[in-house]
Amino acid sequence: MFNDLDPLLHSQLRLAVMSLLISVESAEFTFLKEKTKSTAGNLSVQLDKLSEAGYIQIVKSFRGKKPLTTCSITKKGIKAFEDYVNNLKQYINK
Amino acid sequence: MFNDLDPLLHSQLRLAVMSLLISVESAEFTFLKEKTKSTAGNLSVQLDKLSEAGYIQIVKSFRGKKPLTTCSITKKGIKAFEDYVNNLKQYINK
DNA sequence: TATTTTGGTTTATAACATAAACTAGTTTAC
DNA sequence: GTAAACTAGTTTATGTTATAAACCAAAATA
Repeated sequence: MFNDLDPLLHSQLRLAVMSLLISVESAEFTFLKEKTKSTAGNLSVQLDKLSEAGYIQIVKSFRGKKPLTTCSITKKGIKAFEDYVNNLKQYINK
Repeated sequence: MFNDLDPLLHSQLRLAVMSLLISVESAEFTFLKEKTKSTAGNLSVQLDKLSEAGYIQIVKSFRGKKPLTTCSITKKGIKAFEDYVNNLKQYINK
């Protein structure tokens, strides 16, 4: 009846990040921060978790002299997101 | 872009309970426990939270000599659930 | 009458989300 | 050129949450 919801995705901020990443090739930290209206600290922590789960890839580089953090969703992440959405439907489609 | 998700509903067990209650007139504690496969303790706590938020009504009575806890969703609960579902769609409909 | 079961509640703990504080360097204003 | 403010984050601390474990009272069962 109710499949478990991946706890890694069942978090407002991480879900918003995945939602953004699924429709773009990659996104910068500041872009994600703006779109999700999160604090940098919170975003940093949640990106790490998604990265450690293998759901996203994080590449650190420099743009000019400033640090640049770029994120992209992985195949595993896409699969996890799709599964999450499918499972969620059991809960919200009365 | 991303509306906040009601934290009271953004919980697997509470969401499952609301999902069940929205399509029935009322449901017993044991029914909810079975359907959600939760432990009694966890369910008890989460029902209290939904009740305190005014999302459900809890009526305690006896069936024969045994205690009976019956739950039903309130208008406020229906509204909250519908809002939650609508907001959630922003996250999952890329 | 001892044990198990029912129908829960209360309490303790571990995980989580978040904000606040901090770091390291860059740009701007004086 | 140096102080102040800004950028782009990370780390740490704290409060909240979810969950399991322990508990309770009564009833049913062996």
